[in-house]
Amino acid sequence: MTTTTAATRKTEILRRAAEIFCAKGFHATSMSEIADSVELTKAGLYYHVDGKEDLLFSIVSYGMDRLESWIERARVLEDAQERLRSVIHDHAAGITSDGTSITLLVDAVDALSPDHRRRIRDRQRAYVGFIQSTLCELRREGRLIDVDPSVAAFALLGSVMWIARWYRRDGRLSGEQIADEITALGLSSILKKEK
Amino acid sequence: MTTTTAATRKTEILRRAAEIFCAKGFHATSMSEIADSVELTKAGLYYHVDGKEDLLFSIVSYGMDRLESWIERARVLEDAQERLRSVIHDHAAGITSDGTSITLLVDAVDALSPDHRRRIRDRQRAYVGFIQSTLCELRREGRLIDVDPSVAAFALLGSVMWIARWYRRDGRLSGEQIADEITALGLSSILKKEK
DNA sequence: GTCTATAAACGGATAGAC
DNA sequence: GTCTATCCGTTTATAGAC
Repeated sequence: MTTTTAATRKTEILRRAAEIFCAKGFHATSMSEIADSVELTKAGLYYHVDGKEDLLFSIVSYGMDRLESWIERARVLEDAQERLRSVIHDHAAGITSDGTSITLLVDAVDALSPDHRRRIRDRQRAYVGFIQSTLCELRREGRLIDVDPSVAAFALLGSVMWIARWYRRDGRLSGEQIADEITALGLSSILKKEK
Repeated sequence: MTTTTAATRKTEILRRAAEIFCAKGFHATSMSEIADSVELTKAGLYYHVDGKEDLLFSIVSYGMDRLESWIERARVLEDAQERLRSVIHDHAAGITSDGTSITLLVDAVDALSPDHRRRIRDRQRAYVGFIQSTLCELRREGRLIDVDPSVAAFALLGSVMWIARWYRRDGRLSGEQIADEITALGLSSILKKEK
């Protein structure tokens, strides 16, 4: 029971910290603010976490876990186009349902220690690599327009990642609708026209 | 002659500050670092600038000047598709030739004072509005695929803005090549297929 | 215009009581 | 587990000499 309480306490801290880091930026956020948001003093917070950088590393590691879970879901699909559709859609929908850890994965990696930064960057490269190799497979099948697969992968990623910058939960379109539109636009951008 | 020297000095400070803000983040950069990079003491630097926030505001205002100059170049074109092509291409090429002020426009607006932030956000909204209204014009002409123009505008912007995150000056492709590819992908994503 | 020196506040982090 | 109190480095910014 004690462990359960401790586990949820830690999770709550990570969740709140992610929100504040995301809203104000990592360096602009103080440990006192995070402590306040979970109704602890600064010293009380330090009982639960090793430090500010440790807090960030936990958050972005969780963000990478999410990205990789979407790759795993896509990997089992036989058709390259469907793999791409799956991962883009899950990524887009994942940002609208909770964009904090994914956004920090982009905005705050520079604040990590060299060792932690390298470990995250390696996982990020593998993620981009999955999309690139899927595009290469589409090209071998003659379904890709005449475009550099590497640039196309970054263009797709940019349109998806950018969602975190403009999406509002109280907006006109639901997260699912936005994910569908972004996925359709992404596929439309790279595929040869059907006759 | 004195004024000329002062003007270029200020410009040099803004240029260096933009580079360091961009590389390390606004809050992670100290005024001492900026002073060092232009071979001044901290106190010497304060003779030229009013403060750190003032420095950032000057930089992002210049970034908006650049964005708006590309709108002005596009505005004179009669064909909506060509207007879109022009602004996307100029924006993409502008990031590869110097992405610092544009990147800070995205990453550091939150660090501005409320008044300065509002002024920048207003100009940003007008920029997005130009792209959205161009897409609406394409839709009226029946050339747009079935997609929400607002989402499409953000998807285009995301793929362009993201360039700053992966472009390397010593990379395989030139800035101009990347701008061409990103523009082609962007137009391909939103336009109805030709027969 | 540029310097040395310093003010004043804030940051992350820890000691030790309870 | 959580607190009060505190250490100590760093930060933005300024005063005043040259």
